[in-house]
Amino acid sequence: MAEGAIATSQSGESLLFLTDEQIRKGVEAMYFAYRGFTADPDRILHQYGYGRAHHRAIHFINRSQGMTVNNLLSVLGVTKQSLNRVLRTLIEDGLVESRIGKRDKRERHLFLTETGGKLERELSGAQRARMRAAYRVAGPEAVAGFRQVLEAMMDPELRRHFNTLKDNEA
Amino acid sequence: MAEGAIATSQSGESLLFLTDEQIRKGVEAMYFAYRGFTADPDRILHQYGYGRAHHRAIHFINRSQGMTVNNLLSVLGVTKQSLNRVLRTLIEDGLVESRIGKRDKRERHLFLTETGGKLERELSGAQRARMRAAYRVAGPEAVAGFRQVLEAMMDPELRRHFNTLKDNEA
DNA sequence: CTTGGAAAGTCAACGAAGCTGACATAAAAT
DNA sequence: ATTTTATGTCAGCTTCGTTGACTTTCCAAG
Repeated sequence: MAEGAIATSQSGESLLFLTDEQIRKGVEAMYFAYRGFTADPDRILHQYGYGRAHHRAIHFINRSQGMTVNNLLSVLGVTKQSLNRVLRTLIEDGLVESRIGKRDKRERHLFLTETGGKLERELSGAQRARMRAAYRVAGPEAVAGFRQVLEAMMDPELRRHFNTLKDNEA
Repeated sequence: MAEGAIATSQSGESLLFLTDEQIRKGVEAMYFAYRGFTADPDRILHQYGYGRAHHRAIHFINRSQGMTVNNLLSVLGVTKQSLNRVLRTLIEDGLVESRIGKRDKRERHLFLTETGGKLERELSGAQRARMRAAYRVAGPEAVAGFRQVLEAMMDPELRRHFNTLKDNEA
């Protein structure tokens, strides 16, 4: 259990960052930071009567316009019943458009409408503002480290999704 | 909105890490990493019929044995009714002990029992294992950056709580 | 000593967002 | 023609958050 207790490698190099105490602080930092991370969008969403689930759907639909329901399902890792409830309200409210596939007519391709795009920009604007502020404070090298640790922490399947999104970069 | 678009400072230094695209990837990394972060404890908790809320209570009670309910409430940022439901089951199941305060008998001081401590070690063991693995892969400098960005991302009040916990170090 | 207010607990009701299971439909694939 | 896939929907359940109302206990100030 207390694997990092000795915290010294064979080469004598200090491994203080692998101490149980250090790791525990990392865990707590992750917990508190995530609450900050979601705080701003949550406030905005609440004004519109939406929740975090709507944000996630909006985010990924915006990220990959035209993605199918199944696609979104596997990125989000929820059941179709759960996603459907969210998606239905977004479609009813005119934020998301669901177009029947041309090649495969069973598929529905999801797009943000003008209104949907507006909300997306409002949400991601707030979230990015906080992230940008944190990045600025911490500096480029810290950001690189931040990203490295986060990637290493993901489940392999989620990392796959993450990297697929990365490939979408222009 | 697209504040980082130009991504060049007055000094000509590249600020690529502040690009909207970079920030967005940070947001997504945070989202996917947090899912990994909670995955292992969630599996264990489910076996015992508990949820994430129980984990949080157990974690912070362990971290500061003897803390009051009000204290825990303000760290967790939930309502007492919500916490009470969780706490009641933990007390009923013999994982947590609630002792009436000596100085102020209105206060309840919370402690993990032997059984509670066992579950705490099982949960944090799993969570720390993942965190440790990620730390090892990323290396000490990345870890330092990781922590810097996370701290900068917290709400001031949460950062206060985080730092208070830090002060508890031996 | 009495009274006001803080700390804690309880009951009820509700909402968001997960889940499972069962079933329907259309279209693609075999 | 049959099976599989993609999607949607209904019903019901669970966790965990919320608000509001109320009680009990107890400290502390008047």
